Amino acid sequence: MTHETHDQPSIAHTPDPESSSPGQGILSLDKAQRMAEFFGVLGDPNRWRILSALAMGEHRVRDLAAAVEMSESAVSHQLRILRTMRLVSYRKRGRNVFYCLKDDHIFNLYREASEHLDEPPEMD
Amino acid sequence: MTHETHDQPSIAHTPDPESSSPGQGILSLDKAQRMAEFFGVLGDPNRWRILSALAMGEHRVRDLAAAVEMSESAVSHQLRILRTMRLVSYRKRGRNVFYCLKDDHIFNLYREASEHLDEPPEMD
DNA sequence: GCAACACCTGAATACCTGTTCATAAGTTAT
DNA sequence: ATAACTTATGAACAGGTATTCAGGTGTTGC
Repeated sequence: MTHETHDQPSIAHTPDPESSSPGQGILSLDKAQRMAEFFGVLGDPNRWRILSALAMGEHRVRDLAAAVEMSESAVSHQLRILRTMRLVSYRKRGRNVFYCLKDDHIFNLYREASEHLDEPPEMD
Repeated sequence: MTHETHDQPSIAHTPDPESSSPGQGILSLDKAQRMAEFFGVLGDPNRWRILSALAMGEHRVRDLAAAVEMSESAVSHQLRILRTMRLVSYRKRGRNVFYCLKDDHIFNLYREASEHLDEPPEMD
């Protein structure tokens, strides 16, 4: 085992009591599943375009669709997914529905990913 | 206190010169695509289990496979994807190949997602 | 050399995902 | 009430993805 005696508060730790794994520090199937579901939602370019539009302020579904150049139906489907993951919230006003980003987590995730992607190729 | 009409280097801004969009601040198709590709890699539970194993220190492919209870072939395929996204690096030692996490971005992403997922249901 | 070992790769298959299309539900205006 | 409008939803289809299986490369040890 070549791991230092340092207590890093991260993945290697399993605070979940429900872990059914060997208990080595590997993510439980359940936690891994939830992680994957969450990041999977961010694994679609159109959802990022929708989120980036909402980052500018709240939008109606219709305007959103126009902005990202998608059908309203497709946008509505995607918004449902984003709602499920609590990435967006909405308020109804008459026959319109205004969506907006729910919290700042998405900003941090964007920034972190962006930094990673902007790193030099570091030729192999 | 989040953001107003300030120049925040975030989603709403498009520093990419190649943007073919209306220029409203929506992510360019290219940037959105790269974001999606990156997060898509994190959209698989088994890859998270591999990453969490590597968070404990470097592992051979074989041991990794045993740890996450996958076939060596499947793990090798996944490692290739993780390598492509520069999430892991490796060193060859004889007939063994030791993999480890490349940088700390994955830790921050994990933490951010975990915080988000741990937020209260906030009943609608 | 030859066999065992560790890892990688390509093709095939089963599964999941996102869009479109048609339709329904709810709201506003005439 | 009827028509126009905005959004939501379900089924179906196309495209993408992860695994398995079979085979390949390179290394260690007899």
